[in-house]
Amino acid sequence: MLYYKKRMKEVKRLKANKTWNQHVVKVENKTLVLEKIIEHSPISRADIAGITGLNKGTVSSLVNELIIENLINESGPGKSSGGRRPVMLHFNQLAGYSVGIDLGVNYILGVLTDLNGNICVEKQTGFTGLDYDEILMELFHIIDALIAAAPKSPYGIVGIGIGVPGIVNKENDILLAPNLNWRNVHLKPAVEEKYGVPVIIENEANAGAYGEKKFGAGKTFDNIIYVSVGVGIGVGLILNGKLYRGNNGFSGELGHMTIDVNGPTCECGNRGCWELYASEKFLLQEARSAGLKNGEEENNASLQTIIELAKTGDAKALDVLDKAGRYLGVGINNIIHAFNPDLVIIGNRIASAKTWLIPPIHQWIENQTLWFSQKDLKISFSDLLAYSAALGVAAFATEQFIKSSLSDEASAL
Amino acid sequence: MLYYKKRMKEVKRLKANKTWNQHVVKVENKTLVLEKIIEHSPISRADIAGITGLNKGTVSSLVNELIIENLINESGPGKSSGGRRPVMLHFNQLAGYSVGIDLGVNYILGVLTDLNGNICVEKQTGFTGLDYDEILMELFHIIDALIAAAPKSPYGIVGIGIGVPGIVNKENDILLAPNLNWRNVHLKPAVEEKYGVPVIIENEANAGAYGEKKFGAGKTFDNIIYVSVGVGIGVGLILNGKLYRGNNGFSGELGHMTIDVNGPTCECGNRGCWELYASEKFLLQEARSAGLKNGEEENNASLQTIIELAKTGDAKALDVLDKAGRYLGVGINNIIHAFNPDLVIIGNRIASAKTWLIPPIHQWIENQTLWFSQKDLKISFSDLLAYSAALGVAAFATEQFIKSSLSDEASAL
DNA sequence: TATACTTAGTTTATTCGCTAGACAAACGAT
DNA sequence: ATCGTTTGTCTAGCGAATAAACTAAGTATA
Repeated sequence: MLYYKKRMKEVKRLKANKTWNQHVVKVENKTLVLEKIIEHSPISRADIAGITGLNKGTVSSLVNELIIENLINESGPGKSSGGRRPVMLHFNQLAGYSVGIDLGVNYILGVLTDLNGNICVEKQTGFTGLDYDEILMELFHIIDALIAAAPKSPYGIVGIGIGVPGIVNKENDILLAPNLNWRNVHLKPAVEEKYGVPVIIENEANAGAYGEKKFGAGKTFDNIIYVSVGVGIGVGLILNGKLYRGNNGFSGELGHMTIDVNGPTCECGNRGCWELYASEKFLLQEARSAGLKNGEEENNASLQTIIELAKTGDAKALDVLDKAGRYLGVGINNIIHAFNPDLVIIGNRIASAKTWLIPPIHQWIENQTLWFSQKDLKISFSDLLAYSAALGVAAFATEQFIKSSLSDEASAL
Repeated sequence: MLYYKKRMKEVKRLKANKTWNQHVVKVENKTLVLEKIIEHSPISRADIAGITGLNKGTVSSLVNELIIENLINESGPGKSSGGRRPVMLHFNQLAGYSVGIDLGVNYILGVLTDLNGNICVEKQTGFTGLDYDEILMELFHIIDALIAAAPKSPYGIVGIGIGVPGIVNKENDILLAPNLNWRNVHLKPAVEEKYGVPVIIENEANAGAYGEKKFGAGKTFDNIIYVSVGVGIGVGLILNGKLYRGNNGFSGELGHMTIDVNGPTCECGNRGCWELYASEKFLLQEARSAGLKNGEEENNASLQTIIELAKTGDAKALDVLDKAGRYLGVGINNIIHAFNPDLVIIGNRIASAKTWLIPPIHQWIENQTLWFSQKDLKISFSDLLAYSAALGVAAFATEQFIKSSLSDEASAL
């Protein structure tokens, strides 16, 4: 008896398997059909059948379900290619809306996007020296405003994503956000309770990486490294087309990668950390010791100041930027050797100094990186500007909604 | 007309999709059943149904097919747990054999394994200064001997895997093996033609990583970094349970990661590369400049010499090893911050100096690595000794055989 | 020893989703 | 006006999984 109970317990523990049956076949095929519609919209049923290899009848029935579920629309007939004119299908990007929040060290940027990631509304606010509760208030204000501004739609707000500058574990707890002075903060349940929709908390660099993959320069690539250079440096990893989080969600902490074993000690206890040489922190410090006149005291302004000076051709400013660029190159070189990515994207605040950083970075990589690793490699700056992270978390929310929408039995409204 | 042709071409290009139907359901479920048998052997049909969630009848029919295909066996009845005694099922690990080759800089190690990765026969040879054709001869000798020694089995030799100390792209071409002086070598077709079985060429570190994942310390983990420290340093990455190869198969070239921007120039053109500080190369160089008496000239012997000296308590030898250990720690610290792995395994030749390397490595990590990244993290040395890579490539071959065996229609003998 | 209860494995009927192929609708070309 | 083409729907049939009945072979208990 005891033996049996023990075994059943063991059996139960192992029962986390996905078993394959017709139901999952249907869900997968429906997902495939929807993906093709999103990707090639407008497209006909016949073409979907051609592309996917599914039978025409199967496509027809799946498409009809998707129409009932309000996820796609039929528009008028398309052009004939020698026979009956096809009925064109479109993804119904207005079936619902996602909220994406980039919660920065001294700002909150919020966007409302449709299901295709188009920004419909945008709200921003700045702050300094607020504690957790006060920031939460600001956050709720932004979200309230975005939700209020959302057009009427079948599904309404489908989810909220929040990117934060800190370490987030797999349970969406914020373990540490040094620059916000947060430790072990449970933001997700707080927001989820207030708004009653799924909430996703993600590290800012991870969110940015995903944003770039979905909407930016990385659309066609599967191995993308997003280097977020702000006050510190964080890295988001898209490997094999998926966000890689590591064992506990702490991957990409490359700001604390040693690039100089004999270098100065970092706050983290380690020596010669990359972010001591290539972050905004470094730029400001170098600027100060180079005696660059930087009008204000506030951080945000002074990165701007360096850029302004560089625009006028100030030698010292140019020198500081060149140095930072070279050091960025050092770390990126390491990243390339580790990951052999298709694409490295540099984003966040530093991107505004792009003009002066590109030459030293490229020069370093060309000289220092193994030739074969440079094959098929692109290095670029973010073209989503400041929106990478906000769009990324919004996309997470959207994706989760669509996934659950397709796999639920009770999917019809 | 032209328009249509153009479109059909486009359609064909996109038709690389896996379409979901009953057939794949069956293949997946059959794979699942076989996996559980391999994992929990001996196990009854009833327990498989319990673990997988599949229906008893489904399991019965899949099991019967597997028996016909010679992939599993029935043994006598097991212990009753209050009712009819179950018929126990076993994986038929002797249904075929794989050849695994570790092709080193100055040696070839070959193993013949059963389908469970147990080593049945082992052959080894050493050489120096041979060119490609001569090495190929040696290789064929080893493979011939292993195949000749293989017991009779239903499937015979199911595949050959070869691990090489160089850069291998996704098409199994060896682009560069600096220490063998190979460049753009097409080993796979040569071996495949001679033996008429599937051949897999893989980078030695990748192979080692996979070997450790399947048979070594990494069995229960999904994110494993295998650091192969020999003459140089190569790293194999198991991420999300799968080998990560990067865009072109060049991932893990971390021997050329900069850990000292102001350090000496490496052969590769970069500065302060990790392998200048922590490889066998470094050990020997340090030993020389420390005036360590090292009897012979040959590489292999002199690492041994340092170890022998360390055993006698020689202060200089201990100092050299301690230094190497610290530098190993520097690189591993970077790896941890990048990947947040469950497990870091240090393997290849350096593993024989394990005793003296463990303390400095652990000390460095404890002091320099962010606290949260140390959570759930294990660092250990290979316990497969010199077999990691050979077992890994053999396992690749085995896995490919089983996969094709399950998905083929004509699977019955 | 006889009976009831348990567990293992097989068999049968049913369900579900996909496919093939027939068919109708809509269009272009001659 | 007719023929061939393309789009989309409909129907029959098939393959695989499931549920549940059933057979087989044990244990537990009175």
